[in-house]
Order: sequence, then C-alpha cells, then structure tokens
Amino acid sequence: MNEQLQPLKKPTRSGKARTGTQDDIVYAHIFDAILEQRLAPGTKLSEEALGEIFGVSRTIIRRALSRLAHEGVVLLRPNRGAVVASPSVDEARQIFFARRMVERAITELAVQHASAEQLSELRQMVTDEQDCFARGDRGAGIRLSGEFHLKLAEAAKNAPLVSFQRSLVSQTSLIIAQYESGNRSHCSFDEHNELIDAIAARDSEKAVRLMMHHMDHIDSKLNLDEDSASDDLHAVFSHLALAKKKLRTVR
Amino acid sequence: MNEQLQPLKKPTRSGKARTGTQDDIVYAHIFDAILEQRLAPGTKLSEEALGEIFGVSRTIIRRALSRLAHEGVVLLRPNRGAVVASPSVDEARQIFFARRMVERAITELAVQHASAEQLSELRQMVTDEQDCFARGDRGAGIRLSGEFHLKLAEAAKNAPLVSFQRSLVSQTSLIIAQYESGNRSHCSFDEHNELIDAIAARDSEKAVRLMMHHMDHIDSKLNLDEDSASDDLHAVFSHLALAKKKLRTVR
DNA sequence: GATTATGCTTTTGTATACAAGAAATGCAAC
DNA sequence: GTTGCATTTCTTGTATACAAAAGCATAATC
Repeated sequence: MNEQLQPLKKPTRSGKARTGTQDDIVYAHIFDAILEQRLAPGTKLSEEALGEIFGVSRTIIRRALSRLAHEGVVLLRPNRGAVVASPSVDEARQIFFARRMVERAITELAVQHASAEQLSELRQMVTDEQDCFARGDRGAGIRLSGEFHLKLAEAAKNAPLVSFQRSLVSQTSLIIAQYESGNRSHCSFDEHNELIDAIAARDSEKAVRLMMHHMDHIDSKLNLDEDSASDDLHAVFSHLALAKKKLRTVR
Repeated sequence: MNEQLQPLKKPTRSGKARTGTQDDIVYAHIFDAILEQRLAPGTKLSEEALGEIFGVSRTIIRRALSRLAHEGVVLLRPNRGAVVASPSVDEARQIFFARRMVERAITELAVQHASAEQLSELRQMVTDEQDCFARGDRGAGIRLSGEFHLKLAEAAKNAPLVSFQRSLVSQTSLIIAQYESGNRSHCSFDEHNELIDAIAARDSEKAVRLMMHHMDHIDSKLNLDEDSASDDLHAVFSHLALAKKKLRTVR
C-alpha cells in the first residue's frame, strides 16, 4: 500500500546508528525528526502508520517508541498510543534546570579530557551547523546544534552523563519548538566556537562561564513566563495546521 | 512445567508499581532483586526462563529487560541475550561522579521544596531501614537505603533528575555488590537521619555537606583502587558459586 | 435540541509461530 | 590429547494473529 519498502537507510552522519539493527534505525529516524522539529509536539505516532512508513512490523516500532518514551520525548499513554511529548512550562523549567547542571559538569570534564581529535570534530560540527543556517536549512541546523552538545558530552567521557544529556537535548528541542518566541536566529554558533576555544585552552572557569551564558541565551529566547494560560492554549493548537495524513496532531 | 502461574502480585510497598500493567510488575520484581542484591552482576537473564517464572510471554519480559537495559542495570547483547550488568572500575567511577553531582542538586532542591509530609515519609523509611538491618534482613535494608535516595529525589520535584537518579542508584547497588570490601555495616542510617534534620531545618549548606560526606562513606567502602588487575578477575569469577538452575551466571 | 446508550471501527496489548543466529556437542584428523 | 570442523540444539529476532480496550457515530430517549 505504501511506496516505501526499500531496505531502510541509516539517517544522517551522526555515527550513532552504526550497528544498524532495524529498531536502531527507526529510533534514529524519529529522534532526528524530533531534533529537526519536523515532528511537532503532540503529534500522534500510530504504530501501524510508522510500520508502513519504515516497512517493518509493529514489534520494531514499538521498541523504538518505548526507547523514545524512556528518554522523555514520546509519551506512551496506556491503550491510547504514543504522541510526541509536549512539555508543560513546569516540565520545561525542570528540564532546563537539569540541563544547566549537566552542561556545567560536562564542560568541566571536557576541559580535562577532550582529545585534540574530539576538539577538531567539534569545530567541524560548528562549521556544518553554520553552513546549514547559511543555506537556509533550519531543521538540520537545529539538529546539528543539538548534536554539538551531545558530542561535547562524549568528550567528557562519562557514559551516564552522555545518556542523560541525550534525553535532555532532545527534550529541549521540543521545548524550543513549543515555546520559541519569534524566529530569532537560533543557537548561536559563535558561542559554540568560543566555547571550544576555552576548552582547547583548558580554561575551565571561562568555559563554564561561556556555557552558562549560552544556556541563558537559549532560554531567554523562550516564553516560559508565568502568563502560561494563553501560552498553553497556543502551544496546544499551534501545530494543527501542520497535520500530515496519518500522523495527525492531537492532544 | 513451572509451579508459578498465579496472577502475579506487585512487589514491595514501594508504591511504584501502582498501575500494575504486567511489564511494570516484571520490571519492578527484577529491579528489586537487583537492589536487594539477590541477582548478582553477570547473571544471565534468559527470556524463556523469566517468562516461565512470571507466567507471562517473552513479549512482556522483553519489554522489562529493555527498560532495565536503558537504565544501565542490564546489558543487552545482540543475539546473545541479557545479563545483569557488571560495571568495570572505570564505569563505577563515572557513575559515582554523576551521582555526586545529582545528589548535590537533589539535596539543594529538596531543602527548597520538600513538604512536611515527604519529610515524615523519609523519616519512616529510615526507621524501616534500621529495622531491617536490626532483624538481619540485609537485602531489604540495602533496598530501602537505595529507595531513600530515590524518595529524596522525588522531594526535589524535578522529574528528569528522578529518573536519572533511579538509574544511578540501581547501578550503585551493582557496584556495591561487586566491589564491597568486607561486610562492614552498610549505608549508615544515622547519616540519613542527620540529613533529614538538615533538610527540615532548611539548612542547605549543612545538608549538602552531609550528603557529600555520605557519598564519601559509600565509596570508601569499595575497592576501586588502581590494583584493578586482580580485582577485575575476582569480580568476573566471584559469583560463579551462586549459579541457579536456569539463570546461571556467566560472562 | 441536547444527552445518554449502544453497536461498530480502529488501535493497542499480548501471545505465539517461525526464522535466523549463536553456542554446544560430537566427530574426525593430526 | 588436542585442535578444527560440521551438525545439532538452544536462544533470540521478527512478524503476525487474535483479544481487549478506546474512540466514534448513530440512534433513541428525555
């Protein structure tokens, strides 16, 4: 019934999906779609529809969804299926708090442990990110910006922090999709570059200061202020226009 | 073939498994077994054996295992099944680092947000813990000690931190099982009590200081020192004696 | 006209059958 | 006695069938 029954390709150059088992691939595709904000908060994720799209059975989809649910980007409502999470203002605050804490720790660790190779990979990512925004590919730009923070976490060489950061970054992406005010230029790559400089110079205090500044910038671009009544309604209905055939947006 | 085909009861009074869907129950049972150190690191978790034990199909077991895997307490080796994780010395260090960071944040938040009710629940838990050790139920004591730290996380009112803490606490339990030197009296409940006092007094600095002290105590009881060569071998083979019929310990 | 009942449709929950991959065993050769 | 290979057995990976629950629409009643 669907035209997409090819072998399934791994998405993006974010080397993560290397093992290539089917559910990793599905997971990575949905994850990327969320990071690129092609999947709006509240979008219903029907198992059958996704199965058709990716050409696999519901078993695989189900595994991918439960993994995403565990990371907090998908909400699994018993007997009612999965939707892309739409964090409340309060949840957003909690996530940002946790993220500040983690980013501080990651920055300090990265100053200690980042290898020259990792630093150059990080620089490459910033360049790519810049390119994306220059050529107008906002989605990929946002994703790379998130992946930058993940790569930095890897440079910190602490596995539990990496996995926590993964969850926080993707949830941040949802928050931005839901609460960004206007379309001001996004995660400023300049800040990313300065940050790498400070880390390369092994200047822990400066690096941390820059990172905290960076966090301030990100959440200054959001409307998380207390006038949440109208905000909430807006957030709930704002994506109704983007509804796509089977994956329609609800709440 | 097996004698256990009853409806399945929820485990422990840790109210978590309230929803009671089957995979939650299986998850909670295995989680508790790990927290109580009845499941040694390296133990193979065969899907079929567990299915028989709990009287459910492999589908349910599989979900529970993948959830545990995501929390890092179970290792899912492709085509080779699941085993209880056995953290290396380096992994243990990473987990402890993350845990210090999280416990500090949780303590500060709990000082701000813990309700009187939560504080009294915490006190109750310490009493229970004390009882367990008094009556020689070491397993339940260790579990309650872990659950104390989880409850504290809940008092901090930050969902992402709670879920991260859950993963860190259970992994800590595995580390203790693997690396504890001698059987000195465990997580000292006195420290837990002092901590509650400081939180109740809204004395953030003192609470954090006590918590950091508590962390020092926990890892001073472990052999994570660099003489890891013999340690590693010992860790790998130490549990071969505990092998149980189908759930046998391997690596 | 609004509201509640009731059957129908769609979607999720669980078990199971079958396929594919790994480990174990036995056999042969050195 | 040990090493290498082939076959067998067991375990996991995936799809699918069926059951159960939720949503939806129609109809009946107040």
